[in-house]
Amino acid sequence: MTQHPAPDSGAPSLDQARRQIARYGLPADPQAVLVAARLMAAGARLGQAGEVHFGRFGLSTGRYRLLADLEDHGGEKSPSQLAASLGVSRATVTGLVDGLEREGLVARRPSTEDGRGNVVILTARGADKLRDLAPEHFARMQALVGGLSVEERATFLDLLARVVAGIDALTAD
Amino acid sequence: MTQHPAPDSGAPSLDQARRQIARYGLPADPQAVLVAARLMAAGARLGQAGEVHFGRFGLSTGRYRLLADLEDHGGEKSPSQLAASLGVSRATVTGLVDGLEREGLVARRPSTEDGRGNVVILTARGADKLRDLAPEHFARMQALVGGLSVEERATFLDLLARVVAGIDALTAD
DNA sequence: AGCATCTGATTAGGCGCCATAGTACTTCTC
DNA sequence: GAGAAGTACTATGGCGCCTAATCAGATGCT
Repeated sequence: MTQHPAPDSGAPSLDQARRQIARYGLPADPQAVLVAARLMAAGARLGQAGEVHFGRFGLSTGRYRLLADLEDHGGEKSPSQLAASLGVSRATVTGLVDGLEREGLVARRPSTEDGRGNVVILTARGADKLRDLAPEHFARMQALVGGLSVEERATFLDLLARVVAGIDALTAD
Repeated sequence: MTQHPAPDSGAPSLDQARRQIARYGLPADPQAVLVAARLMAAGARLGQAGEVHFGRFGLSTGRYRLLADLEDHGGEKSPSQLAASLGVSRATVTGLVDGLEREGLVARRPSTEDGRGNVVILTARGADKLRDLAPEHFARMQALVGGLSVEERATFLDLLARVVAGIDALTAD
């Protein structure tokens, strides 16, 4: 087995935030910085956990998202459309489709409308895969937020959306 | 006409969640699943944004975290300790230190206490780097959660912590 | 028709995160 | 002193994502 990281490794403390801010005499609010840092740490942990979760089914986060998006659109979509709805580049979609095609979960067919285009279709095996993993997948997804009540989840959803809107602040300019 | 032309790529909708659950007649709560899915999408976006943010200073998320952790411990720490407090493997720390050492932000010294061990130290250049990026870094971190009031941030912090506790549910077993 | 251009998809290469497995070496313990 | 355990590094590999360059079909303009 691998060594399991210490209990709460990676999660910064309020004191750490305070110290860092104080060190340079900055006008930042420690609480705000703490929330932001915790959020980023949580995001990282979540990303890794997601990879583990999907790895259980022989998939990855990106591959699952592509598969699910395909299923949600009648099992047929062009790479460009996939790139747009997944929010990644077309090159990334090519890579994801390559992997999924290798495992027979998806197939490429020439587009009937556009000679240079493709259509990615969900194969029977791909649909089976989604059906098989669905019970466990959704149960675990639900368990992830199981520590919150319905009202709390609604609140969380709202706050999260507003934070997501603030992501631009990290990237802007 | 339909309401969502889907400009917000990557963020799943409640309808999608409902459809996916209904498709297999599962007992999952769409709202819970939606919150979980949004959370994971947010985590992914945050991770990328963080990489962009730190890239601005010629760093990456992992490298910054290592540097900051070092600074917070008097500028000296062993790779094993770093691995533990960052929550990554020792091999990963080796890689991060390699990169930072190449840029002169950090240096390796043989441990005086343990002949087989190293100590990673923060160089003057490394300390300068941290000081230089601090104002912008903290300002942006604060801006990230700027859309929330102080009370909301406190609430968010609490809810986030409880969700983080639920991450194990994704990985467990 | 002929040529420029736009668009779809892919390739090549890069960087990021991380993990495992194996090796070398030191230290500690019996 | 011999073996166990710990430290660190190397090598390899996976995944995610990106940009830039390329090829091929579609379209538009004259």
